[in-house]
Order: sequence, then structure tokens, then C-alpha cells
Amino acid sequence: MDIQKALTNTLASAFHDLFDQKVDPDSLLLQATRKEFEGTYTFVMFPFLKLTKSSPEASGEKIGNYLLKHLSEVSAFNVVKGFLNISLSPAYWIRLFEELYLKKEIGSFPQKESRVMVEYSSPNTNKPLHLGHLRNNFLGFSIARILKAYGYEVIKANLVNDRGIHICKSMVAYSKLGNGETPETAGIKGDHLVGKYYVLFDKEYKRQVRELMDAGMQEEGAKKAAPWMEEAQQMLVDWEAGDPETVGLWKKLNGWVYQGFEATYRQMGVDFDQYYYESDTYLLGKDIVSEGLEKGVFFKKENGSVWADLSEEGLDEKLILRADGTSVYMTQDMGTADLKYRDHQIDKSVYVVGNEQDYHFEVLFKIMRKLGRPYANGLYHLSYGMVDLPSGKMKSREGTVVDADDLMAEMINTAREHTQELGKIEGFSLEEAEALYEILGLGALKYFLLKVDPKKRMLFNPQESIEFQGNTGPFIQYTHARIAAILRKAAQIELDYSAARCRNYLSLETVEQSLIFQLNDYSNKIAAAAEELSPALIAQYLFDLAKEYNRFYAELPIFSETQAEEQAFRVALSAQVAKTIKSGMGLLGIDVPQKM
RNA sequence: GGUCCUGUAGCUCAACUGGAUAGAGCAACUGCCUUCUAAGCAGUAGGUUUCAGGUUCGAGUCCUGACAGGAUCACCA
Repeated sequence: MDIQKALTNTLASAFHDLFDQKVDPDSLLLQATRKEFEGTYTFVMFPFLKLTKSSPEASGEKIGNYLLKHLSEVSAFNVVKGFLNISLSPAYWIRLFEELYLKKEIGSFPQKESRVMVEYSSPNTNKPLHLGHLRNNFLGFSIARILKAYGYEVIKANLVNDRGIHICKSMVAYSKLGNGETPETAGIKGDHLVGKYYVLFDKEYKRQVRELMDAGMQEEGAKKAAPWMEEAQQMLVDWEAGDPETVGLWKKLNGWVYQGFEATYRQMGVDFDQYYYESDTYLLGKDIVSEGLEKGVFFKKENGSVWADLSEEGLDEKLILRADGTSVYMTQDMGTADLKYRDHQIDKSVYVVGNEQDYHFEVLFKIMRKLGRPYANGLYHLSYGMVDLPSGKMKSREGTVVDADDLMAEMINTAREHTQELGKIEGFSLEEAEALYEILGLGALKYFLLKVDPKKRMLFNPQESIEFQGNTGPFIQYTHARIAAILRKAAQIELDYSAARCRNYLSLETVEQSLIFQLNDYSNKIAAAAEELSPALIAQYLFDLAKEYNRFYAELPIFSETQAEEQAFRVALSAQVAKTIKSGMGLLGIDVPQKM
């Protein structure tokens, strides 16, 4: 039953019967009626006054009456200025509710014959994850779930940047100052340990640069001539040559980092189906260079470097291969794009990468299109904005990064304090209580990072950002826990709230109507979130739903002063809201508790 | 300097893609726990949507131009 379609079809025939005008039903748009007016859907008359040749009010009246006569679901209408507000009958609402209530699965779409890869996280292995990575990981994981719900087969991929000069920096510092330290002996996570040496490298390197400059060297020269930098560069060369000692050290440090990352990912609640490592893929793409030269997509300069000329597309020339024949970032990414396609025959590929790489991906996608890749039109860059601190941008060198592990631990701790303050853990075992703190702390954090439009950059204030009231994860989780309590009580008194029992309840309150409307809207939101790659739409939806439910909860009694069918319906409605919240929060990667 | 993104209440964010009197949350203030969880609900206050033009029945949304913030424009990744 698609009421919007029925309405637009009837509107079109109204134009035909009343005004002798042919109108395409698909061109007629309905919008949700604003809260302060009576009705569910609103049809705006203004664009059609030329067809009706009468005033907005008169046209609205005529069409409203026509709807009333020809569509049984329409129970009333009113016209305010040029807006025709349409009300639907209680019978319609109850029927719609029953339809939703009886569905086994909520918010699921028919399986598409289409496979999509979502690449996210993609960390460097020289330092631990920070707040920016949290936004990336939560976004990627959530988008993967949303696309899956929308019917795609989804592959979550992590392209680990495990080689390069940055790793070598940590390696140099460790070989100088490490003294055989390990995560075990140091008592810290492997990624943090390696990060420590990365910072130590930077410190010493800066000192060396300053020393050289004091001795009269220019800054640029000093930066290259600093002994540790020269060693790091040499290490990179050795690594590429496969020098056993260098590779051994590299493996050791990376192994520690992976152990650390794994713990962080587990705490974040994200996972991957496929890992790619740049140490395996960094040489890929070179054969595409020759292919591109043959096809005339690329051209060679006198010194032997290879370029793509994108000036016709409004961009400029872009380097594809260095004069010495070594590859650049773009070369690798072309190769990896092919690799992903070869491995999984994907139709779409989503790259969850920060917006500082907008230009890079614009170029990459254009090149793949020019090369005639079959998957080129399915490439998307989910470009998200940076997370700023009140002090401005996070800078690892200035020690202003917010560490991911620390932040999550802090969140869980705050949840613990807050819950204990409210005295809400009576009857909880210790394990149950700890599990709850984790659900709430991470829920607050994830919701906070996901509720904002991904492409906008956002502000994170450690002191104030994470609340447990208002538009927050815990608010929605709380709503779920409240409903769970109702369902426990219903079970306890053995209340029958089957669909058949709700059917006779026809004196719906407006809150109840609007809840049914919102429940029905869930699948539309999933579709929109999937198409726009925006979990924020789900977050916003869940907040609105929870808010509306809490209004219902405060205004209407359930177990007392109610008729049998009224009671059954309200419990069933609550159950459906809880189900939707659980499902929607699941799309955000957030758990919901039964009690809190 | 070129290109791209952003600018909405004191703060953090919405606004169904051009529709009605621009909405939430936080912070402030006022009510509501002897009924299903007060991490809640109801209310008050808070706006020249950065500015100036333009397009039309109608603009926060579209176009032009300023202004402000950010990103990017490497034989870096």
C-alpha cells in the first residue's frame, strides 16, 4: 500500500476531471504537513494555478473535495493560503501499522544484484589511532551497514599504509633508543609504543635540523641533511631492496602495531572482510601507466615522467609516474582500484577518506573513467570533514591529538560515573553494569560523531561535547530501555498485543498517528542515507522518533485507565518503536540496552 | 593567486533538495515523579539565515559579487 502514489494518482485525475488538464502523477510532489497545521500530507497549489485558472483557495477546495470523494483513506482536508492539507483516516493508520507490525524484518530491502566495497579506516602504522580516525571508522562501518540494509552485498576493506618514510622514522628512533623495549616490557599497547618512537624521532630530528642551521646551513638543506633523516631514507631504500635486517625490524614493529589496532578496533566495534597492505600494492599500477600511454590518456615528458592532462575536464596536469620510474600515490591507487575489482567484481566502491583528498579522488576517478574501466562510474569518495578541537586543528607534533583509546576509555568512565550518580544499577551484576557503561559510553561517542552531516567539519569539545541528555545516543538508548520495561511488564501480566488485537482500536491520538507515520518512514530514511552516504540522516531520524515516543509516553497511559484494544495497541506500538530504534541504532553501529 | 567546501539562536547542529510563522539539543528560567524508568515531558526566552544585488507567485536553499573560515593546488602520502 503506497498512499503517496494513490494520492498523486488521484490528484492527477482530479486535474483531469475538474480542470480538463493532463498532469503526470510523478511530477506531483507531496510534502509532510507542518506540525502547526492539521493533516499528514500537503499539496502545494501555487505551481498549478495556471492550470486551474482560479484562486489558490478555490482550487484547493475543489481538489480537496475530489480527494475526499475518490480516495477512501482521505478523511478530511483544509486549505490554508495555497496549501492543501490532507488528513488520513484512522482505519488507514491502523492498517498501515498492522502491515509494519507483521513484517518479520524491519527496514530491509530486497537483495540487489550488486556488490559494493567500502574502504575505511586505512591507518598508517607509525602511530596509534586518534579522534579523526574514530569519525572515519564509525562512518565507514555505519555506511557499510546502511548499504547492506539497502540490499547491496557489502565488502568492508581496510587498506593499511604499512610502508613508507613515516614507518622508517619510527624504526630509526627505535633502533637508536629502543634498547629492546617491547609492548610487554613497556606495559603499553604496541601501536602506542611505536607512536612513542615516532614522536622521539621528530624531536631529535628537529634538534638536528636546528643544529645544522645554527652552523649556517639553509633550512631546506638541513632538513635533508639531518643524520636521522638520512638514515630513515636509507632504511626505506634498504626496505625496498629487501634487506633482511630492515625487513625484520619493520615486521616486528608493524606486528606490535597490528596487535594494538586490533584491540582498538574491537573496542570501537568495527571489523573488516578484507585487508589490503600497501607493502603488497605499492608497485601495482605501473602496468596501467603503459596502458594509459598507449590509449593516449597519459603522456610522457622529456625527462621520462608520465602525466595525465585533465585540463579539458577543468583540472590541470597530474603526475602519474616519476622520472626515475618510481610510483606515486596516484599510481598505487589506480592499481588498487583494479585489484579491488579483480578480487571482488564490485559494482560500486566507496572510499571513506577525509576531504583534504577531494582533489586526489576527483583526479583518480576521472582517470579511471578515461581508461574505460567498467567500474569507473561506481566510484564514490565519501569525503568527510575534519574534527576540530576548540584549540583548532589536531596536530600530533604539538601534542594536541585526542587519542582514540583514551577517549573511548574516558567515555566509558563518564558513563559509569553518570549512571552510578543516578543510582540506576540496582539489580545489575558487575558484568552487566560494566557492559552497560560500555554500551552507553560508546553509544554517546558514536552518535556524537555520526549525527553531523559527514561532509561538514565538526567541533569536538572534550569538556562539553559528550552529553547524555538531549540529542544524544544515550537519550535514544534510554527510550529503548523504557520500552523494554513496558514489554517486560506486558509479558509479566501476559498481555496479548498481537496484531489482531490492535485492529479494533480506531480512536487514535495524533501522537500515535505521527508515530505510525514515522515508523513507516524508516525505510525511506535508509534509502536516503544509502543514496547520500549519510548516517546522519538515520541519526536525525532516530532522535525524532525517540522524541515523539517520549511525548507519547508522557501523555498517554498504557496499563491503567485503558480499554483492552487500546492497551494492546499501545504496547504493540511501543514494541514497534523499540524494534525500529534497535535496528536504526544498529545501522549506526550502536547497541541498545534493555535496562539503564 | 587558481580550484573546491563551509558560513543558520550565545554554543553544537537540523531544515524532506524552491514552499506556510526557519526547527532541535546544550546553556538560562518556570512547572511536572504515590501510575509503565525524571538520562524524561510541558513551557518561557533566544534569528536581518555573514553582507549586497538578481531570478519568481515564493529564496536559508538557485545565480552574480563581496567578506570570513577551512582544504587543496609537490617528481609527498
